[in-house]
Amino acid sequence: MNTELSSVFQVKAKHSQNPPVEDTKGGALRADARRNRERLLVAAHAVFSERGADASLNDVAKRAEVGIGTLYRHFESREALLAATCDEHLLTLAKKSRERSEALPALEALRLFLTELVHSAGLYKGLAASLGIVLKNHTAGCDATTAEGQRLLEAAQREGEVRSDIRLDDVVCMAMAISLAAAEDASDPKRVPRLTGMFFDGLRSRTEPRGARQR
Amino acid sequence: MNTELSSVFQVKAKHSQNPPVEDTKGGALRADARRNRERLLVAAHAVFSERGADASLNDVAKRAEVGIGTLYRHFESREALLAATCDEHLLTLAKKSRERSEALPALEALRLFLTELVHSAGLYKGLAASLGIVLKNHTAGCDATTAEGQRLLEAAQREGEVRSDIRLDDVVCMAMAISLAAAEDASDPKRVPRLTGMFFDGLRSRTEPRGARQR
DNA sequence: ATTCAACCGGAGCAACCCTCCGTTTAGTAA
DNA sequence: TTACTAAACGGAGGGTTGCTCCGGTTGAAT
Repeated sequence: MNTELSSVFQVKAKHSQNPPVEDTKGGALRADARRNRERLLVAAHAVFSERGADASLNDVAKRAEVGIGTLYRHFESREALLAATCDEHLLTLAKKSRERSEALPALEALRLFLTELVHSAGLYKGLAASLGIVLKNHTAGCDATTAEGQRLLEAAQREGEVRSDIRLDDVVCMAMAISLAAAEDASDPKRVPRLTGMFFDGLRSRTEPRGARQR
Repeated sequence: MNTELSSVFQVKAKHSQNPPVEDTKGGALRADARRNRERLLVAAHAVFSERGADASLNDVAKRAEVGIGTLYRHFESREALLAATCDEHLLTLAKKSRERSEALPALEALRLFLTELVHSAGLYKGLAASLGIVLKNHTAGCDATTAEGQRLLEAAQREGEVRSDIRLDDVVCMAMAISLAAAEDASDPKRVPRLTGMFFDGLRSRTEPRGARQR
């Protein structure tokens, strides 16, 4: 029936059986389980790449040569699968950001972070729409990028470069919007940088930053 | 199969039969057709209100006590139905905006327009995700709000208050993002005004507006 | 070798979308 | 009134997808 929920954002509360599977955590998986999990990730990446983030999960299972039940046992929702599939990507995103941020002004580091987040949202067609939920899965990559984003945001705020009332969610929301817009109309290649710049300016404090020097 | 398309934004290219039905245009409809169309609109509003914008269209037809075929004959897609359902709302939105804009600075008028657009995107749960497509349906209301938005945007740009490279689509995209974010996490009631303010600041020129007086 | 918890697989049910086409009806002309 | 036809109706049905359930299989520990 499903009389409520429907927004792109909502997390569906389903699944009740199935022993936890440990998944993300240590190597407590049986050999066959681990093998299947890996096949699923590879297949998911392939299918999502060519059909978009809302491709049929049956297709993913088929491509992995695994039963659909196995898929759902390992990943309790499409978003969880997406998160796992993007995990590596997000992990390196966070790492790279952390590295370069040492030699960069806080504001610039944050801008680059946003830019890459936008880019990541376009990894699979249609991924942008669920980026918010995906990032909330506590995967290594998701947690890392979330933490990194939070760190950069706070740094920029501490320096007075960014409004103090902004939350990380707001930044993610911006990334989603930009990526969504880009997907809507790919005919204008300058749209992404334009929107990125525009939204980013919205973040900035309207008062002088701590270090003076404002346009 | 459907090997491509999937983004929330994409318009599905379907339907080929069915005489045009005139729908939007003058009273060329047969009496029973007009009656059914009206019932469908009422039913759609009810169903969308309680189940969200992605409720089952079968339910809509059922509630209207009409065959599903009749629904599709009158509205060739979910978005078309949504557009028709919101038509009145959008029409008065445009009209009110036009009226009050005469006594307001261009920038302020645009800000109010954006605020109301955000609000409209929340009319039905999940509507925000398709607001972009919906507005592209050439309904009286959609055309009116689009025109009004364009008018306000250009006015603000002419006065040098808003970046000249912004397009109306960008503004709509902002509205979607904000409304989406609001739906994601309703626990923070100040989020909408915060995001609106933030995004709106992004629109603004960084150079002095024509009439001097900045900030 | 035995045992059993963990794991697998896919049949199957429930929804949904959208089309197709036989039937009904509104409106009109005779 | 009647007869006629284009317009409109309705819903069965084919095609997808999501997700669950449970009988069977297997890894690995003893």
